[in-house]
Amino acid sequence: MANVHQRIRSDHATEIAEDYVEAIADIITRNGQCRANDLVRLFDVTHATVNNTVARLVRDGFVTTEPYQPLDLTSTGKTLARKCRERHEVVRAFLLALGVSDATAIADSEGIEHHVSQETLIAMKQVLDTRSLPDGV
Amino acid sequence: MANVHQRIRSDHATEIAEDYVEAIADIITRNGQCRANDLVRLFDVTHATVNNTVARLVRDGFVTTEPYQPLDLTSTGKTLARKCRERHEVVRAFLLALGVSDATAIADSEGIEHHVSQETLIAMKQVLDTRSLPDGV
DNA sequence: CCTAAAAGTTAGCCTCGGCTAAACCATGAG
DNA sequence: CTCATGGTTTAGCCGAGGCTAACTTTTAGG
Ligand SMILES: [Mn+2]
Ligand SMILES: [Mn+2]
Ligand SMILES: [Mn+2]
Ligand SMILES: [Mn+2]
Repeated sequence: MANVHQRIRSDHATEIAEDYVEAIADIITRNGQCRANDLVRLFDVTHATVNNTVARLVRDGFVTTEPYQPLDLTSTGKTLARKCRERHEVVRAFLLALGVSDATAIADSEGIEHHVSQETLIAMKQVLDTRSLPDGV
Repeated sequence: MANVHQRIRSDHATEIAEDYVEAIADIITRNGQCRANDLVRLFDVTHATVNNTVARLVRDGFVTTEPYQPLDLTSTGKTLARKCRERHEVVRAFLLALGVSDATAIADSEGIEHHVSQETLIAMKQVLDTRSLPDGV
C-alpha cells in the first residue's frame, strides 16, 4: 500500500462489508436468525439499500441467501465477522478506558475501528491489559 | 444524529472535503501556493479526479479557482482547514504517545481523525497534556 | 520566437451506496 | 379460504468519487 490515502480508500471499500457481516453474526447470536429487516432497523437505511448491499456481499462470498429466507454467513463471512467483532470491541473498550461516555465510545468506535492497523490495535490491547487508562494518565 | 450509523455516513460525506482543505492549506504554507498537481501527487489520484473534487469544493464554498491559476481557500475553507489540522495533529500525537511507529501514526490518524468526536478529542488532549502515555501505561 | 513538455480541462464512463415506488410472496386473523 | 398486512424483491433514479482519453493552455528551452 504505497500511499497513505490509498489505504484510507481501501479501508472505506471494505468498511460496509465489515459492518454488515459483524451485524449479521451478532443478530444471529442474539435472535437465532438475521432477516433483512433487522439490518434495515440497525443501519437505518431502506429495504432497497439492504438488498443491494447484501447482493454485493453474496457476490463477494461473505453471505448466502435463499428467497424469503433469513441471511446466512459463509465461513469466510464468519471469519471476517469474528475478526471485526474483536477489533471493534478493543476499540470500544479502549475509548471507554480513555474516559469518554458509553454513548461516545459506541458511536466513535463504529467509525474508528475500520482505520485501526494491527500495530495500533496491539498497542490498544496492551493498554487495556496492563492498566485501565483513566487512573494511569 | 439519531442513529450511530447515520453519523458514520455523515462523517464520510465530509471527509474528502476535510482532507483537501487541510492539504491545500498545508501546501500553501509550505510552497506559497497550491496547484492541482500537488494534490494529484499527494492523494495519488488522477488529474480528472482532483478536478472533479475541487469543483465540488468550489460548489460548497471552500475553495475558489481561476483557470490555470493556483487554488485558494475561502475564509470558510481556511476555518475548516485550521480545525482539521488541529484535530489531525492531536490524533497523530496521541497514537505516537500510544507507542506506535511514526509511519503507523501518520497512516492511521489520516482515517481515524474523521471519526473522532469532540468528547474523544478532548480526552486525547488531556492524555497528551498530563503525561505521555508510554510511561504511564 | 517556436515548439515540446507540463499543467489543466473536458467528455464520457464506471461502481458504490443511497433513495422511491411498485410488485411480489407468505401468513395469520377472521 | 380469503385477504390484509408485512417482509422481500425489483426497477429505476441519483450523487460521490474514481477512471481513461482527448483536448487546450501555459511555460520553458533552445
Ligand atoms: Mn463500523
Ligand atoms: Mn487530514
Ligand atoms: Mn484524513
Ligand atoms: Mn472512515
